[in-house]
Amino acid sequence: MTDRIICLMGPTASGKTDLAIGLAEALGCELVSVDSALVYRGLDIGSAKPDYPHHLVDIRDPAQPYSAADFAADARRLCADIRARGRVPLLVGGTMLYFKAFLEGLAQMPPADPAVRAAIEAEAAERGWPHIHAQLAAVDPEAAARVHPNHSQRLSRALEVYRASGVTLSEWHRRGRAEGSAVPGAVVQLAICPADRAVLHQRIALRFEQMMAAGLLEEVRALYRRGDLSPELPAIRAVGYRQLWQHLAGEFSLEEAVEKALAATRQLAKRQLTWLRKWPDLAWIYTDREGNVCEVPGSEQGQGVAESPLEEALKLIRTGPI
RNA sequence: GCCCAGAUAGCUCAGUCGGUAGAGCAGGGGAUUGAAAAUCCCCGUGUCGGCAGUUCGAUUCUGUCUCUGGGCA
Repeated sequence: MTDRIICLMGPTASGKTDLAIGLAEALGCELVSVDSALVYRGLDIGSAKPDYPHHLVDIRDPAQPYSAADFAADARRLCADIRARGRVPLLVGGTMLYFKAFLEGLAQMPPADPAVRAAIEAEAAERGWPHIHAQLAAVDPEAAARVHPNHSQRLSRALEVYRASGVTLSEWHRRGRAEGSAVPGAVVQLAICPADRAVLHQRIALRFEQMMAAGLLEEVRALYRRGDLSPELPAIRAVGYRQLWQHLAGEFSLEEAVEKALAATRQLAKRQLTWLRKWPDLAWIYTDREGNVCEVPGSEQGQGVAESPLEEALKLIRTGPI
């Protein structure tokens, strides 16, 4: 047990935070947030920031971007620290690229270069992303083949790496990961989600309503008024924040902003589920409308035993790495 | 009550000079190596409001009815 790491994954509004806190209490875990929005100070209500100690929460100002590589390094260091204290690290969140980067490691390569990135952005605005794709194809046909000509972000990164280092993205991948980037010890991976998509959508709507009642608009207004933040920043692009920011900028009514924020949240959950469906070695906990454990979707089996996700999770963890 | 404008995909609407129709959004699926709550790709059969008429053929033209806006009373 002591050499284990527990990973708890789930889409937004799936109930993973409550489960993680329950597990932390039951097993004496230290929680590590795996969430690209929770890292930012001042994003509290809209990010559903937990009222319970988590590592990697509030570690950045919204003006300072965080990255998957930052996360992988931070999480690795934290896991070692937590174990040194004789406790079990429990990583909980829904930022699936962060989980992947932590578990598999990232190839060694240069970090983001804002100047190069801005130059590429400007070229794309002038001539279109397919033109950037063509440039990439000239130096790194392998990477170009893997990225759609309209895929702004991945094209930008691929070309950025080459311009910044003189070595192509594909070559960096080939050279592989840094020493010691593999996760030490056994990893138990759990996922929690309502079995019925409609239930998840209801939970998203209810939670957003509560966020608005708790003063989300004022929270966004405070960020808006700072004057040094913009929708270009990852923090301000976060679901809910982006749409309310656009409302404050006069782009649309509050009612429209709320509707768009809800849709963006549902779309986020869908993308998270796309990751989770193909995720290897995952033990699923499906929940019903009441939040109790239920059967796998599509299963012909009878109704569940009204067991709590916590009981189910403890059972799965005792069974060992899957 | 009268006049006018509408009624087409879950929503907002375009369109068919008569040969059964397509955008945006929503929704679904997928991708994902330092922005990832990001970014990108793929997916469109719906009594074209009801009934009747004209026609080889009506969602399209005509009549009528219903409903929804707006105007006049």
